[in-house]
Amino acid sequence: MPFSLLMTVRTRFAPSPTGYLHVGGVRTALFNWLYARQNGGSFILRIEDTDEKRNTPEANQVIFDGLKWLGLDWDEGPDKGGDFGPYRQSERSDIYGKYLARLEASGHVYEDAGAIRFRSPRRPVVVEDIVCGRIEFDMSNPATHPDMTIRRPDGSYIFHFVNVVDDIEMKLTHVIRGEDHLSNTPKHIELYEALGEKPPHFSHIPLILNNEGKKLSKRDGGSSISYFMEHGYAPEAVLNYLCLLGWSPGENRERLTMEEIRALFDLKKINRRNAIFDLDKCFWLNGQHLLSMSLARFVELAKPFVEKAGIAYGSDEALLPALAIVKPKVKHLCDVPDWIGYLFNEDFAFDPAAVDKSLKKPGASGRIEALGVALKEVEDWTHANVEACLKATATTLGVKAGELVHPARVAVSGRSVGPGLYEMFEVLGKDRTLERFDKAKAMAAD
RNA sequence: GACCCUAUCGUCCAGCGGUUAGGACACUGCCCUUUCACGGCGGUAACACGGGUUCGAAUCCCGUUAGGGUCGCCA
Repeated sequence: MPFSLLMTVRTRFAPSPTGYLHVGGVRTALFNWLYARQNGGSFILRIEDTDEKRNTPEANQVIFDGLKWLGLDWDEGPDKGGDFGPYRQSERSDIYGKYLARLEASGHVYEDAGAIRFRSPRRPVVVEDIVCGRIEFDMSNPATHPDMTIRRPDGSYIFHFVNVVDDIEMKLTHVIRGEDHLSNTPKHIELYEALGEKPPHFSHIPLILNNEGKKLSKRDGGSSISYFMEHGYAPEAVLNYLCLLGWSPGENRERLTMEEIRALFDLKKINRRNAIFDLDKCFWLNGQHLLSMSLARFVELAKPFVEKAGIAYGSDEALLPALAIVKPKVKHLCDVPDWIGYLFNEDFAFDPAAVDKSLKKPGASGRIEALGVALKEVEDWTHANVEACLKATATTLGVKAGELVHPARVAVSGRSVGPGLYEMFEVLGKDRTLERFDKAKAMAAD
């Protein structure tokens, strides 16, 4: 094997199938993925399901679906295999048995009430961490650092042991994980040393906290990646937000594409402070991404929401212009159906408040009538032409453009808020616009 | 309780011995505008505290306080 291959970076994401994918876990996965991709290495997905009751197909699927949605692709894993599988801890018992035998042979373990414990060497352990620096742990006090159990009486193995064994077996070079594991690391290093193995490079990244400063938990809004999937966040926006927690590209840059993140991210520049998750800012960043992404990308992300809402948009040819005019306005993709629904449905609902405010205004009927008559003469139905027509009509009637714009907006959309009026006219087409004017007149005040 | 980590606007991130302490979210004033957004120009708002070191400290050191993490036959 060439020397360079021995040095190839290998990182992993090792979630436990709990039935939901935590944003903290996602950020850990992202940092591991970035480091592997930046160094031409491999990113491995390993499922830590030694706790039998958590091991369900559904819980596994949540992890796969979440990572796929985010675009964090893995090179080896339960679903695609690899040279160091199986990639589910529940299927690796024989491997753990071999490593346990090694510890037994070297006298590092002992039995205690049916369980097997690792005898700590009781020597100071130094953790050289890429993010945290050099930290020395005093392991001499058994009261505060008891010998860890590595196998239960029922024969199942404990996290610390399987985690280390797998990291050795899977030839991981870098372990990037949450800082909650920093205090566990000396124990892991003791295991590596007892096994005669070289520990990987460790990087402990700061934790993500909720708005009360506590560890983000299931109850907290936005703590599960499914929240972002359901609300229509762009995955690149979520990843962008997450990478900004504890890291910055400098120059006050915030909105970054994945390409930029891949180019700029630097493990060594991660700070050490825990960060509070700010859903408001993530929301803002999502809007920024929706605004700046290509229409093709927007369509790709929005279409599933449109389909799910059952909007009869007909063809892509009809859908695209509608999506194009709402793209600069929408902040959540799940709002797209509401923003475009009335463009594809002649029985759209009228917002009573909007009707009262614009259509019930004295003279509204006459103004809509006049605008309809004028628009009828517009031959080339473009944004520019309908705008010119409306403004000319306003001048003729001696009213401000707004006096026509507002009732017209309600007439064609049923609401007072929406995309640009002329864009809506253009998307609806001349005939449908004028038909809607006729209907609205019936509701309007004289 | 022991051990480990952390400490700049409400929040996130800059700063790394000399700055009017910067940017973003949120809040807010004005402008732009057909609505809502977007955008532009402003505003409110921070170096936890106390000692050192230094000509000079948000930046370095120590302590205090506060917060977080770990100390499982959870992962």
